[in-house]
Amino acid sequence: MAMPTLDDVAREVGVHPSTVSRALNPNKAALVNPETRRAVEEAARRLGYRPHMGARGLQSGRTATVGVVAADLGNPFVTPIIHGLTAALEVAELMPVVAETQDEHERFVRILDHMLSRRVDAVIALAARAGDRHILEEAARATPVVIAARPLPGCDLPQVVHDDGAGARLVVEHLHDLGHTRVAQLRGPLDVANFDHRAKAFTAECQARGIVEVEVPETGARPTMQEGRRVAESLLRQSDRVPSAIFAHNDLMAIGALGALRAMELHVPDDVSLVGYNDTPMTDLVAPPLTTVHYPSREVGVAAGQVAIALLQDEEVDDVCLDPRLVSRESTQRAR
Amino acid sequence: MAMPTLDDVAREVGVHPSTVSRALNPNKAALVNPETRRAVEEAARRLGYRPHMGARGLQSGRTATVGVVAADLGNPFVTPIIHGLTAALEVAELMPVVAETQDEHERFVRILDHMLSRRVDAVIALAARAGDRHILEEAARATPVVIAARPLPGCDLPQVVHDDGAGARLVVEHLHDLGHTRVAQLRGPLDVANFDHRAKAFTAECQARGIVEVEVPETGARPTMQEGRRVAESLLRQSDRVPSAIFAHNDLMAIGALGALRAMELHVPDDVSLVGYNDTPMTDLVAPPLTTVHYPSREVGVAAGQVAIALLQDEEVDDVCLDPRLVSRESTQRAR
DNA sequence: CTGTTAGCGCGTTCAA
DNA sequence: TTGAACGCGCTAACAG
Repeated sequence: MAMPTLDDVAREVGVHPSTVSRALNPNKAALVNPETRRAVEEAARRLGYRPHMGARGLQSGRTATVGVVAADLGNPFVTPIIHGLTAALEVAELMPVVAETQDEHERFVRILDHMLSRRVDAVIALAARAGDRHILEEAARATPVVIAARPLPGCDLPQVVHDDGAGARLVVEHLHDLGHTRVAQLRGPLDVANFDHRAKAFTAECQARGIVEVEVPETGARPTMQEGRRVAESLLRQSDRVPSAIFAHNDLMAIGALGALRAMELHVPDDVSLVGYNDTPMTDLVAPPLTTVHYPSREVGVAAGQVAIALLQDEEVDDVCLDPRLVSRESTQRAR
Repeated sequence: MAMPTLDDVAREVGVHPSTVSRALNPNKAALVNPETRRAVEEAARRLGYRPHMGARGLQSGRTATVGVVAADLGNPFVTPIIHGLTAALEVAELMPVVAETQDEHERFVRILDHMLSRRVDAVIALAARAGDRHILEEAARATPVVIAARPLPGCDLPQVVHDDGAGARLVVEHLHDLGHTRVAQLRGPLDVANFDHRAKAFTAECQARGIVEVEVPETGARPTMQEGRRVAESLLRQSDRVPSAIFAHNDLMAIGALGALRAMELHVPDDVSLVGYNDTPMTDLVAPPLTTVHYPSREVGVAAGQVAIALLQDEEVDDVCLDPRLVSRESTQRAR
């Protein structure tokens, strides 16, 4: 069970441990006699030697590890981000270590703490809420931090995000084109900047186009199906005249709203049009297939990974902001 | 950017590093003067000291880390497993480190290698295929290995699995009850034991009940939507008389098959009944909601985590095998 | 109660 | 081309 060490290999071959170290290090291998080198490699293989990255990190100050803080892995929207991240980090031989906050601040703190204890070479935060800003900035004094997917306004850390305002405006434009004049939005938690931006841009664009926005008192505590359903129910309960179109702040909430509408025997899109956000995988499969705003998840992941790498190499980095795109499917139709 | 060390804290307080070490270690804190202890704690907080887990691990031989090898995080079926795992490991203050094989053997090898280099305290393999057995057994000589979710027949490592044969029999029973007499199965890759077991049990149970099984020549190379669609198309192309019910080896493949059927203008369940497997989150939302076999993902994750912990404490462990349960929804109906 | 010493596995000096 | 010595940050063992 005990792993062999450099010393074990050295003893086996009859050379000094440093020689083994050199022979096994691609950069320094040239400095060693080809013959001893082969002998070392052979012995290492035979003994099943593997470098001890912890020990190496102690020496080098690097762990070849990047901490990734996600909010909820159960949200299929994050998987492509992580895929992109992994692919980007792979080229620098960095390994992502993923943890979930479940959108609880206290867990966020614990996770960040843990990652700093682990001495990750960088942190990529996909789960930032307004209240997390302080600890993120604090962490940034110890290790490079990249804010991605969820913007953190007024924060100087490098950010890789997406234009949520533009996305919300695309939605209003789409509904306007379809002739809707009375709409509502199901808001996600507003301390997540994406939702705040979507909410404000949606309202502003409605006003600009002369569309009536029905106020929804409730806001989703988390961007989940359950909350989407709850907020939709509160809308349907309070307003005597149901809007002809509803914009949910993400696809999960839209699907929850679908349930609420169905329970009220309201048909989508005949009675009310419904729009989501993110273009989450599988949202084209629900009934009806959801009109949504495409969020470039994989690209955000790749860019965030690249920014992290650049930071590690002390390069200057610019913030990245990617564009949305409306995906029109069957959950929206012309207003009657 | 440089993190403070024990020595920094010691210098600050004017004591020896070991004293700081003791003061900060909950187990040994009692051995230290309450006054100095408070002074140490204060200085540590002020300096932003965090223990260096790498260094600690070098000393203790433990990293407080468990490697988790998944096949595909994009498959929503695995998320609950990882949640369960995380919850179970949390009580022992272990952190999962997740990596994806994408069902490629070469990646599996690389990942395992990397994890051993990291000296994870244990490995939990959720992605095992028949061809991975050798390297898993080899890894097990270096660190505890738990096989979970995907069984590895004829392998002595501890396993946490589920009775796939029973699941397949539930499907046949369900179809039989509905009066189906001509059925087919869309098989996943047979070097994943789950699919092999499902395939064999399905065939055997059909024979036992006098149901005709239409042979499908193709097998899914991976258990994905794309492959489900491809295999379904091969079935629909070759057989002049379409079976009245189809069993897809998992929900993703079932959804792919749905696309193929739709393209042929075959309606589910009116023209053909369709059954999936896993009860993947969101499969109740597709149109029509999918009849499927519930796979206890979270429970498998929890059990696998507990087995890993037991192994770390040198306890004896028994294999775990959990039961399936049929979830009847709208994609199946009585045969006409 | 606290200081000293040694060593975990490795890479990086500096010599030979 | 190789060896010897040191230190990365920490904890365990032993003194005092």
